[in-house]
Amino acid sequence: MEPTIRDVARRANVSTATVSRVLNGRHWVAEETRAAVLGAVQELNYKPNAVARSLMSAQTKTLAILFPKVSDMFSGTVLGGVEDAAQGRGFSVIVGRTGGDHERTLGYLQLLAEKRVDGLIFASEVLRGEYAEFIGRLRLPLVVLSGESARPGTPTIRCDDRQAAYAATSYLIGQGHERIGMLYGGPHETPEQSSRLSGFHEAHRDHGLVVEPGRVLCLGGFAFRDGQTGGAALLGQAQGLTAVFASSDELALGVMSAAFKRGLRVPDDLSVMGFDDLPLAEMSLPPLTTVRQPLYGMGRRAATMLLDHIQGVQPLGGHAIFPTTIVERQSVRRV
Amino acid sequence: MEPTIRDVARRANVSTATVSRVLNGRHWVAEETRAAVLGAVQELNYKPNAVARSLMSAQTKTLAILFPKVSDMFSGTVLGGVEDAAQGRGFSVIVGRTGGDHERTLGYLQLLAEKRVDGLIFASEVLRGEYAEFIGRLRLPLVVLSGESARPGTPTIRCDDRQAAYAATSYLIGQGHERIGMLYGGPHETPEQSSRLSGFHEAHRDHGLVVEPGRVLCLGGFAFRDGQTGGAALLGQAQGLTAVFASSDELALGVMSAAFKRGLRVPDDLSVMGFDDLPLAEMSLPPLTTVRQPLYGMGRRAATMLLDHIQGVQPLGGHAIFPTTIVERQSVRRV
DNA sequence: CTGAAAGCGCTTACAG
DNA sequence: CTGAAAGCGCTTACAG
Repeated sequence: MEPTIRDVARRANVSTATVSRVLNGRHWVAEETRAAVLGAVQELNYKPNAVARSLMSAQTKTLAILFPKVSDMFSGTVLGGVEDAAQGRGFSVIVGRTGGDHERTLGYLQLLAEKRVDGLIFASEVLRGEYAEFIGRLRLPLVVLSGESARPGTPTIRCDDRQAAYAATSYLIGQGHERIGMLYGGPHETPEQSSRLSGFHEAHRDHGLVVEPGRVLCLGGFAFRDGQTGGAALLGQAQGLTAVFASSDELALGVMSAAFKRGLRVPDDLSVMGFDDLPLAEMSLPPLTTVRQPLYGMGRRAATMLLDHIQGVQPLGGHAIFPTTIVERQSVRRV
Repeated sequence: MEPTIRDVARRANVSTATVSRVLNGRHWVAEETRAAVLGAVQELNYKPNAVARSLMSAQTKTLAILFPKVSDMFSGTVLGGVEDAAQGRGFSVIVGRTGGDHERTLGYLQLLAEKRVDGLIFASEVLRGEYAEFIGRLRLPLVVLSGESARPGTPTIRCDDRQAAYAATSYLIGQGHERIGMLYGGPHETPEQSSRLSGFHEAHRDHGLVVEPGRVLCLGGFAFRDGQTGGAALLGQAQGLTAVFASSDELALGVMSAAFKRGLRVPDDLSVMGFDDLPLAEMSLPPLTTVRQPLYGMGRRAATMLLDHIQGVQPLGGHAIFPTTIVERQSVRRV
């Protein structure tokens, strides 16, 4: 059996209370007894049981993060930031996949509630009213990352999608493009996505350009395949496009693939711009010009907000809007 | 305060033992009392505290997985499989990043030990003797995934790297290539990587071909950047190469990028073949011909082995060697 | 079929 | 500075 605190106490000839005190370090203990305890810990190879500790402290030192999908680079990058922040403070992180599915999400929420995690990050999905209510009743600290909450006031981390799309579109216009297509979408047409659409339209308006019908396509998802089929459709239906702005990098790569199949070269015949700046943006040929969202930093920030709140450093609240930047690579040319 | 089992018991006019019994379901309880308890649970919105339960059962229903890096697609894909298997059985998964760092790995191991996770997957890294010993003393069920253990007998999941590289090389030879370069490596030159190198050499030998010196380059990592610099070096130093076999997809994309910079077209001037078949393999232009490792399935299997063992279905043991397949896309041409 | 009691491995007032 | 005791929220023999 694993040694317990009682074994250590017996071995060091002290009470369990004393062992506990030296292990937690925030209490005076005579140097001599301290050494004896530490010695016993060493000899027995004792590892305090965090489960028992959690039961007392009502803290599990665990954060959870829920994604619609865990295996894409978007999730991976965000997770990297969350994990780093958490580990730095001795917390571990549970990651779950909702699949965008109602049942599954609710099931996970119930599981996390029972496990008494200390905080939750709900990522890149719309936090439905039902979820918000469930979490609210639990008084579980929550941050929504790159998504929107049905309940106003939920702390949220995101970038300014409207303005980012505005900047991207203006950039394309600045490069001389006047006939620009756009691909956006997602399973539920998130507010995030419609903000990007607004930015696209506003940029046109402010530059005195009109968006011909048929140049904008709303897709069922943000993945590569969606970009391929959507790109093919867009290139087929809209005449004379010189550029396409896709609202995710995967979508943009799909467009590049569709263009390639039509015998169009990027950027010579068609410019393509993405959104996110995932690692794959620089791996593509040509390297993708895109709007950078600091996803690692956003993940890190979400975790830090939660941790600051849990550890009483700072109450949870407020929205953090991260700045985006345009990363010029080689998929857009000046016309 | 969160309601406890005592609150439920009081409300239903029964003992906590009875509440526990109806909640766990494996004990006869009169239908009437059962209903009363369930009603109280409902009214109080009671959620059993899994921490307390774990203290009793000595089971946390948690699996952990450690990667050198959490944000790449390799990890993401494996994680997808692990997460699905775990969730299906009511387990949650903690993911951690070791960064390939000794201190950090040991720190994580200590944390997981204290948290009393039920099983551990150690992924794509060499399990050093020191780690193996630490884990062994804990009697923590362990599976090494796509890596090798210093301690023989550790359950391991991987593919047959030697034979996969052999097949890939033979495929290239079969397409008429005779001057083939190879890029492999990683921070610690894992056995996995050297098996791939062996397969490369054996295929040449069996086809009566010799590998000229300078055609094989060992790199510091498997990432895109390594492929770019390594690819540039290889293309510079080895004359007349018609194909390059890279031991990861990212490496292969790096080679394509390096080739592009030298004005070489893939596959017209140079064929490139990768390893892994990550989602980005099909996103590249041209789509990458590669060796497919069923990473999702491997992750799923690793978790299932652990779960079967934990739940007493089947003792842990044995190695699982997954089959690889060659996925023909468009980065290799017949010469 | 159900309850009283002990116990899982810790921590924390309360005394001394 | 240190110990005895109670308690965190459950589960599980043991009786009845």
